[in-house]
Amino acid sequence: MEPAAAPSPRGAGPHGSAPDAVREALRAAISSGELAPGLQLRQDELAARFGTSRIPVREALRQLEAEGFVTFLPNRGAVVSDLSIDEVIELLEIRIALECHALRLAIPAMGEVDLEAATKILHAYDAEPDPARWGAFNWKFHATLYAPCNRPRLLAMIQANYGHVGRFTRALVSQATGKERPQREHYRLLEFCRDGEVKKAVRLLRDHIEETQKTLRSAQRQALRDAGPERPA
Amino acid sequence: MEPAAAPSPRGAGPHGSAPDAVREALRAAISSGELAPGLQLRQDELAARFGTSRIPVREALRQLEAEGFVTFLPNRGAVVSDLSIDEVIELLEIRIALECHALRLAIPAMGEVDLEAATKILHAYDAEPDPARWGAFNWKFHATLYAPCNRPRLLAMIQANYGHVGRFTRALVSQATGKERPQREHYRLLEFCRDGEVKKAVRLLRDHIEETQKTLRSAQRQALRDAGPERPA
DNA sequence: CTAACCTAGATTGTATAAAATCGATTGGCC
DNA sequence: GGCCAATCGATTTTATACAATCTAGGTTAG
Repeated sequence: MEPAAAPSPRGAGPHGSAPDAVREALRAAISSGELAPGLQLRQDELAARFGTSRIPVREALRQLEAEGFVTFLPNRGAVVSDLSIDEVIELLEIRIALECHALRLAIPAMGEVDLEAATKILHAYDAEPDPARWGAFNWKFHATLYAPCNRPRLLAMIQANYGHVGRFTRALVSQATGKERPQREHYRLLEFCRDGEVKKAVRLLRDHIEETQKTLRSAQRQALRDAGPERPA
Repeated sequence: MEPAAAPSPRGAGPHGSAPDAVREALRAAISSGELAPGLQLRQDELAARFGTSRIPVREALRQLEAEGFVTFLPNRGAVVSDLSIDEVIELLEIRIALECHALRLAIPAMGEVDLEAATKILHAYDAEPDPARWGAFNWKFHATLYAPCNRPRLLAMIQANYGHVGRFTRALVSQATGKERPQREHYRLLEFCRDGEVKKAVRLLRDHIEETQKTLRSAQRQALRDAGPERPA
């Protein structure tokens, strides 16, 4: 991605104030995996990158710290947060609780417009060959399903959860699972929504997310198997 | 209010770095209701209060913004966040999802030590006459129940939820509901946990939280009734 | 040849100070 | 007397500069 923003002679960036712009850009870069976990974020460099002083950068980093995207080491600055596999699995467990709840509330409130929008997203998903973009379609589909529940805070929490989990699951899931099976489940899920089958839809959604957990767990075992022989004692 | 903290000649405060200390103190003051919603937090005042410059204050405020405790108005600084009653009810709905999940996981993992700790808290709760401190006991009891689930991120989310909701429900619930009924439910909940009655415990917990929602809704109706006549047209 | 120490460089954390912005008050005008 | 406009004041926002801390490389003693 183009590293340098426009010089931006005076505030009034596309997002408003300077720290907000830095925060949005960094969050996007971290969520997408462009900035690897453990990477240290040097303030001078970011300040130069965005054409501001270090103070807006520091404020943006503090916000991202509160959101869990970066970690401040004492007197060593900020690094991109790293999560253990166990933590990611826990976040997926939380996702199950939040999204099943959202879906339960959303289904009775869905209209034909919502179902049609979701269908279009699935068709676009089908037509996308680049695995790097599957994550975005997956998010858009799920977000469209939950939106009718009309719970702003809940939807915000779900979105934050995606931002945290995505960068660890994206690569793994696309190559381990492919898109055939998730898509089949997506279409079934949509059918259940159309028919008002709340219980079946929720159960399918839970299984759908648990599948990701299983993929992670087997990847973990595989990693242990690969690394084990290298460290005998 | 004691205006000045100790001069604190050089860093090394009790919490570590300067922004952390400011953040903790402000969060506690906001959660406890000491700082009312809508109050604007002037940076130089806080800087003087904590004996630092305004930069650590700004960083602390930005973290609190990300946590949802303060809101930045463009070029007007930070104010203590205000939540509508609908938002608080939504947060309580989320609380139901998170805590029922935590409880379900915690009950099978509970030992005698956990049950005894919870019992002691309830007894101390019984002996406490000051309604201002009931909230703390309530939190300690629930936290003790959920702790055995061994899910750090989930517990952190539950705690954050308490921090947000508490300041709006504390006063209302203590005077509307008293502590007799909640305590009765607490003891029953504890019994269900001891007996491993997961389903019954979860249902009771849900009802317990929904009771708070109902109290809020009736308070809302009451407020509308009181304010209505004043604004005929 | 190894290991510990010490110096140099770089990076973060904080304070001070200037620039931009917004709200309020006061003066003028209709 | 009421309303609009411009200036004043206060506050946030950002930039510059300094002090403290940590990492890395080289040097010297063992």
